[in-house]
Amino acid sequence: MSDKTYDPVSMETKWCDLWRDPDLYKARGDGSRPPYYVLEMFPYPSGKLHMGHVRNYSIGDALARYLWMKGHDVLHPIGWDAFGLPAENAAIKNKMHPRDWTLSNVAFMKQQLIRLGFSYDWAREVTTCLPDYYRWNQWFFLKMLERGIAYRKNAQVNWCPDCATVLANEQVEEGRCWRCSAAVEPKELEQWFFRITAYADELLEETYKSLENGWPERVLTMQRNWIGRSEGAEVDFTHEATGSKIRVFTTRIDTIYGATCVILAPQHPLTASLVSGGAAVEVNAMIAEHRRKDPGDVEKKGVFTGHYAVNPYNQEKVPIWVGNFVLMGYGTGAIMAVPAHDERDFAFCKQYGIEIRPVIRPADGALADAATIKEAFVDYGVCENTGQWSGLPSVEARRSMAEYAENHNFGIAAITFRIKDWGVSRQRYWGTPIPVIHCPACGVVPVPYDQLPVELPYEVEFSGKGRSPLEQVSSFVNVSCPTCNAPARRETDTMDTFVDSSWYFYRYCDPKNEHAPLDPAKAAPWFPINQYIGGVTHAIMHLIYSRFWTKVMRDIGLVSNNEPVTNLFTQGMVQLGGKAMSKSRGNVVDPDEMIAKYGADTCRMFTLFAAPPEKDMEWNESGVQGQHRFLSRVYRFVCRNTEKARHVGGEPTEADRKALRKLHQTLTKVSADFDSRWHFNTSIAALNELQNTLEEHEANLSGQAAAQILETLCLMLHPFAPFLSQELWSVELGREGQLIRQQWPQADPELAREEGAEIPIQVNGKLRSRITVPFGTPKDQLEQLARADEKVKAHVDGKQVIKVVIVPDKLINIVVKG
RNA sequence: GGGGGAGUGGUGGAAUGGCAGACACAGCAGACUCAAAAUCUGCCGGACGCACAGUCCGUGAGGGUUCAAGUCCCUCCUCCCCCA
Repeated sequence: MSDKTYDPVSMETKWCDLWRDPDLYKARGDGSRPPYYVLEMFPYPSGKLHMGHVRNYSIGDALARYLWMKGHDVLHPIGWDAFGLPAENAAIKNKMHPRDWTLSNVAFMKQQLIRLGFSYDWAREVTTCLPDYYRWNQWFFLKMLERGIAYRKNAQVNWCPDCATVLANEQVEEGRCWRCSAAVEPKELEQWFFRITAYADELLEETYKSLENGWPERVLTMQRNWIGRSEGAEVDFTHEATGSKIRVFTTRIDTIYGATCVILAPQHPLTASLVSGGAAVEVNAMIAEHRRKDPGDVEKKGVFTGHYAVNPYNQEKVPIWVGNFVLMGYGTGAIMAVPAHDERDFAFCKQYGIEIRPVIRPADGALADAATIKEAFVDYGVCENTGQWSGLPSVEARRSMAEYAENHNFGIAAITFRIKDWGVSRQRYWGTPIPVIHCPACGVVPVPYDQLPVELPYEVEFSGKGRSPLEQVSSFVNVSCPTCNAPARRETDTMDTFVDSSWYFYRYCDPKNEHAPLDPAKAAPWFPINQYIGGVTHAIMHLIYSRFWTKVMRDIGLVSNNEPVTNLFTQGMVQLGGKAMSKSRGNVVDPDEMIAKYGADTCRMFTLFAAPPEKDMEWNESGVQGQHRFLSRVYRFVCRNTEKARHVGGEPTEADRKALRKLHQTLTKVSADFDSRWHFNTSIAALNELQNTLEEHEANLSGQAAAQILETLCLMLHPFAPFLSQELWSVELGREGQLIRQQWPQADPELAREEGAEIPIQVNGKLRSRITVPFGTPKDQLEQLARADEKVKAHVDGKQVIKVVIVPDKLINIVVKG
């Protein structure tokens, strides 16, 4: 008997030191074993890890360790998403340089990750704020410039007055900044864009093809909505007075005979020439309102211009209006209103007393009456009063009418996308400098490749507000033009940090390469990534940009895969007070305290046990005790039984059979959880059950059963509690080597099998008794046994048996009447 | 408004048409202890009941399908996420 107590902190710190061995978690990529790339979203180095990180990385690490043990060559890297606003905000607040702040956070968090025992191949660590990483952002930028993917345009952007920076559309949440929640204002600036729209079709297509099975359906749906492809037609109405064309975009050209007005965006080029007097004042107010508010928030308003347009299909005159809900950035900036068949148009025309004219009837109904119509009929149906298309199903009319427009040169079949090009310019210091020079004579001149990286200067003033700090650094700004040598200005905008995270997982394959972002041969074995694990919060932005970047890299010839990630797992958020943990919200729970008190193993086990991984989880520490108790019981159990396990031989006992049965059942369950849905909470519950059973039979175990149990227990526990399992393996069992290098045990179905089936007997669906029978007992025998059972008789006697349902080895249900 | 989730004991959760509440937390009672911690044992959805005798009720609400529904279908309520 041993009276050792479980002391996680000392054993864990010991193994942390031993696990610094750079070979231990080294991915080889040499074809010696089947490769498997397990990737978790790299953290932003905000200061300390929080429980969301612990959860994400505990899931990934359990999987990585399991895959190692299943014989894979596992690539399991980590790095730092190290550029971004918080560093600059910290610089202003704490008078600390963003670089120093970031790198000290990285150092601290790295030590936390090591302390948690995650199996990362640290030789591949990537830190995006270092020049040896971001020079390749610049290299990609130049490649995209050459290919016409990167371009410049004057554009209205979302300006956050508090962060003093431009936000991407995706970074605006309900008109407010995603980080600081300040109201966003529009602003005109010359910006750099990536032409992600050039890949819109392919990005959409793949969501129905290669991603269909490996990505969560809801992420695919979100991406499809974001891309927002709609198939429609553009048709020219004619301004009656001048004959100039007004092109409208519509997805329902089959309803055009029901168009009763044309509505222009306030910013439409024709608008200004059509309005005067009071109408002009109203239009200007609309434009001003667009600047101030999110278009979704404004109350719908319209104003009649006094002009008319001619419908190209029936030559009918319809009034031209201006509407504040018509967006210049979508379609053509002008729409035709068909109130009878579009809800928004219906509301608008009702409001202003514009005619409503039904032209589509339901397939099994009559055409609505214009005088009494209560709501728009928006489905497809049958055309009525639509010239040559009358009587045609509107789905067919839609195609035919678009063709007619093309043949008669007043329109085209058109596809529009909701997704816009990716604005990457940021008026910020702490990001990748955009590698171009503005020369008064030559214009925009790319920095030559051999002059990369354009390094961020270290000596910078942080005033806190206003323009980019880089503009104040004359040694950075004032350069000579690479083409003509005349004095020129360096671009002072930096890149969106989503650039960094769009390809970091490629750099892991070849992190030290000084000649290219990566060597294609080194990336090839690992892509596409077998499994990516991260928060659903990145379902749109990060994952679409990464997919886009992959396609660009493929077109440049760096990789051959079309998509970066085969399987995506989105783990639920860890929340506190109903909100995601984040430093800016100040609701972060730091794992250090828990690790100091209970150890990293308990911390990992608990985060996995508390909820299934894909579910959101409200942080609540009560329950940690349970997993600590469990590990402590495992420790003491193994210590107590190692001596016995050394004396193999002796007769197998009844206790052996029961303990081994539970052992192999548990192994079956845990393996199945890894291979299918990752419900590690139930795997850990099964391990708890196993421990309960083992202690129950402990006294009567034979030496050889004990030996098998102790060994299998260590192996099975390893993905969840690497430290304890390794300690027991090496110190108590005296075994050689690292558990991660051992083979995952194989469950024996014979040993796992129950002796007999315990069959519940129901009467009218209510449980009345149970019997235990050998497996495979035939139906008629089961029925006999059931009817003979005393408890069953009490509910059946004197009644008429209508039916007996028997599912062999499973259940008996006797249906009675009376 | 549209799309997608979710709703089960005091709590986290389990159960993918077949015994609702596995496993754990908290709680209660007991053992050990001078005492506490740790550990161990027992109880732990509700009602009736002397009861680990039995019966009835019970998975947001109501209906349906089925021998059998937390699970499938319809209607409704509440909450969360995404998009307008």
